[in-house]
Amino acid sequence: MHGKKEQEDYIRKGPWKAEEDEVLLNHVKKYGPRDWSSIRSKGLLHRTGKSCRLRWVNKLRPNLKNGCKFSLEEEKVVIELQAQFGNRWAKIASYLSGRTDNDVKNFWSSRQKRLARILHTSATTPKSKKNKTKVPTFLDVPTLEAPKLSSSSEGEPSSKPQSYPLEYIENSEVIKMVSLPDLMKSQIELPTSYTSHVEQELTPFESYKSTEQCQQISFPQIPELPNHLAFPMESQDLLPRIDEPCFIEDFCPLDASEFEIGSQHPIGFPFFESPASYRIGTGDAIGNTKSCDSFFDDFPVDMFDHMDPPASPSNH
DNA sequence: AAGCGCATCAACCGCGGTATA
DNA sequence: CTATACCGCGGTTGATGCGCT
Repeated sequence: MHGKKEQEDYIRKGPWKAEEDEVLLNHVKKYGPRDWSSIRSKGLLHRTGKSCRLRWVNKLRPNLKNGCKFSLEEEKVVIELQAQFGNRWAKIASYLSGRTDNDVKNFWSSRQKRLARILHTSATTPKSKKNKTKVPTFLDVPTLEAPKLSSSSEGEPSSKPQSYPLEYIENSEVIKMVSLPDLMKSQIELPTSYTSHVEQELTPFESYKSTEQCQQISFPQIPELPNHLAFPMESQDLLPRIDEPCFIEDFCPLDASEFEIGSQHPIGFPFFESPASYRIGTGDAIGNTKSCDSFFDDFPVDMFDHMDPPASPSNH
């Protein structure tokens, strides 16, 4: 009796097993992604409702780009939206197909750490002989401390605005940094879907592109933000001349070989990653390279029954 | 080969908002 | 109206993998 009660009260934590995933998937299949706490009360799993929901949202939900690195486009979107919304990761994630708030949060956190480390390195070791990645020495950066991860309310960027141009020295040469909006206007041709419509309100990304999902990422219409809003210090820090090789090495988590100067995009960035570069990693499958198409094949067809039909801009 | 540091990811915790009894 | 349960979000942490020395 007592033992049974204890067993019922037992709450499992830590990594999820495949069997648990299966139970959770069955629940969602039957009842939809809700009633999380009933999973435990029914004795299906010794997990809290919270834990179940998190597992579903972050790993089991269909259309997730698990294991896919953030593309440069996605990175750009995150930077812009973070500047606008602050650390409202769920909101930011809603603008990115297949990304969860956790993904965005982790991505941003890594980015901030990387930045902090670079800034710290540049502050403490002015001239490193054996630097694999060239680190710019900032002259005009007001603060070298790591940007803080702070919450901020809507419309309030988490850091103060920074005036441009910034300057730093590289190879005894003073290099000016311009704001990304200016840079984008002057140098980068964005995909049509990114720039063709400007709306007052941002609309969350809701277009599930099924088979094309991992090959082509469509972006919400992002209005041009005023300079003082668009790129606060923590974002602006990441904006040295993006056509510099060191920028690519330092800030772009992409294989440098993918950059082909002179391709359809003036700066040569790969706006769309090749499908082969997507690594789907869930549980035992971590490390396997699969196309996203085959990823969807793993889901039972009726799994999508409980989901709202996607709003596709192409289907009117 | 071992040790170390760093990056990434998955999951937990705490808090606040909302729904319901 | 209030108490409680549930849900969702953001912050944090621990595990793991990888590259470098």
